[in-house]
Amino acid sequence: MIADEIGVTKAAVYHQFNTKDEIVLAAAEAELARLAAVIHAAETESSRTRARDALVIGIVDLAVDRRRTVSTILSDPAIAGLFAEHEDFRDVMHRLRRLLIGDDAARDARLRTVMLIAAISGAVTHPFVVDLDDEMLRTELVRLARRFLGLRG
Amino acid sequence: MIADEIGVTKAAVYHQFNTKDEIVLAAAEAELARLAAVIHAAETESSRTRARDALVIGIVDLAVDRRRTVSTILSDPAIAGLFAEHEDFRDVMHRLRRLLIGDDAARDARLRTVMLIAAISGAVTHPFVVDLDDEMLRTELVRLARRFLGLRG
Amino acid sequence: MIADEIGVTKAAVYHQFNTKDEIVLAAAEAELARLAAVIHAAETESSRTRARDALVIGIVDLAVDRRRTVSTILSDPAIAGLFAEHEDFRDVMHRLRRLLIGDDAARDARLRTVMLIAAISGAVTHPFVVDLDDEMLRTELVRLARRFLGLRG
Amino acid sequence: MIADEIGVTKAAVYHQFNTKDEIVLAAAEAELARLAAVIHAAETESSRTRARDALVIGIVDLAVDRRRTVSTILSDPAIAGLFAEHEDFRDVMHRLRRLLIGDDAARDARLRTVMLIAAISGAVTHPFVVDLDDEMLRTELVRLARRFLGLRG
DNA sequence: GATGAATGAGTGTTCATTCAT
DNA sequence: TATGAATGAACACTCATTCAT
Repeated sequence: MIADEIGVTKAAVYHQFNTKDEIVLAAAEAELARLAAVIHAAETESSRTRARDALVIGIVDLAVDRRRTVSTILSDPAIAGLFAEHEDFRDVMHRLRRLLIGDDAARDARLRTVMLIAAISGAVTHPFVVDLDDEMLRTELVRLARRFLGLRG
Repeated sequence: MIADEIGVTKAAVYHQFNTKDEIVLAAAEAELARLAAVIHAAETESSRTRARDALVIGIVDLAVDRRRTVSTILSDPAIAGLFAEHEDFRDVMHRLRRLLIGDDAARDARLRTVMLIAAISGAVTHPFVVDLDDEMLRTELVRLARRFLGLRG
Repeated sequence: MIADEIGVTKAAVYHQFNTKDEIVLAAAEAELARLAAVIHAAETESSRTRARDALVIGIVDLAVDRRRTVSTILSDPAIAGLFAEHEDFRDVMHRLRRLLIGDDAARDARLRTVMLIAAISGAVTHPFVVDLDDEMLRTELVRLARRFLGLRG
Repeated sequence: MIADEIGVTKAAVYHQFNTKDEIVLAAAEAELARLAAVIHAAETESSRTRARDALVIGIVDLAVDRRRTVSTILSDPAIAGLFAEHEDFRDVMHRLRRLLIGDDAARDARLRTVMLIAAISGAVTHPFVVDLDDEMLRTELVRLARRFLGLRG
């Protein structure tokens, strides 16, 4: 499918990538880089509050803009497996968590981060919402993410 | 895979089900029935508040107890397609939404329901939380779901 | 397919017949009996000419009336194989040949008989003629069969 | 079966053809091309009589030479279905009919063409004639086809 | 006389991968 | 850089047959 879509032969694709997993990882890493950029921008904000705000908005923008790709990546258990042992990914997730929950490593911290990601990714792809336009999705998601994290809207 | 797992031949499986879709639907319908039971219990509560409470607790219990199955069903786009045209499923979703958001059909109603489902299902399966024990997951999820819906904890 | 069509289980069919070939033979033998009846009627005619006439008309009637069944039987090479070692079938074919070509066992005798059968069976089933009504088919086939055999029309 | 016969894997065959129908069509089209060549040769004859003669001889030669293939193609209803919507095939059949029956489009024209094809194809494959040698088959078939079409032998 | 459950051997098809050129 | 040809392993599904009940 991939080779056909590009219009080359399978063998040509295998000349550039050694396995299918490498292709998938390359695609996933591109999205990961986008997320890393969002996190970096948030990290350079002056205050904690501003950082969280930038993060929430950035993540929601990313999720909505790259709707299809993001949901494909997040919903595929195989990719989750590939990422689990992935250095960069773990680093990004660590920084994400630090920004969201700070130093008070409450026992529900990881859970809340995971839920937020899951909620956003689910919310941009569920069949129920495919007819919602991007702008509305964006607004609602930011509002809900804030409430979810206990931030002021 | 299915036949091998059970330890019978493929043909034996095809004696019981006519298509693979039928197998998938049968498994999914069993979980749907569990959800329907939770909803029914909530619907017979005396007050609105109690109903929501029962619903949130029931759904979280269901998601945690049947972790793997539920997440498989919810993350597979093919199953979403099968369910989309499924009478019982639509009925269950309708009742679920009614309980959660009541009659004030605010424009973000569908979105919030979807997000809650997505958040819970994501939260019980993400690789990040596989090492959390069931009891902790249960407690945190109920707390978070309540906050998410604007309920008192 | 056979069991489904009748509305019983496969095992029930296997209670009546030992193999699928037996079912096929039973069906084919029923048609063979019809042909034998036609031949018998022709054999009891008073003259050679009348006999041939009755035979041609009888065979054409049979082919047209039982169009689908006859063509299924004649076009399936597996059935030809089954029949090849079949006593009754060989007997019927022998009598058929005697009536058609008499005692002057010219070297093209068998061939001509075979061609006639092939021509008639082909003519009642070919996609080209499926829109021709039975009556027209009957008339034309008798005319052509007569010419084919060098009989007066 | 096809792959086994050739001695390669199924996947190797699917590398050359996309569907089984394509394989069947490729084989059938090769024979169709042979028939088209025979028809073309007949069409370029100087007189009507010579054309018919060339056609009858050519078709009989083709049928006898390619006995097994031709009969497989003609006896398989699935192939008939594939061919029914096939441009080249319809063209060939149209030209064949024109040569055989000319402009006096008598109402039995189609039927007679069909019968001739059916008769020849039946005659070269029927179990009754498998022991006849090619040369005898050829001679008899030409004689019979001529009589069938009302031509001088 | 019938059923339900099962099996072995196939069929048409796809997919990730390899390799010689 | 790319291609064509091939493969092993899977998958969804069918069919003729068997057997205990």
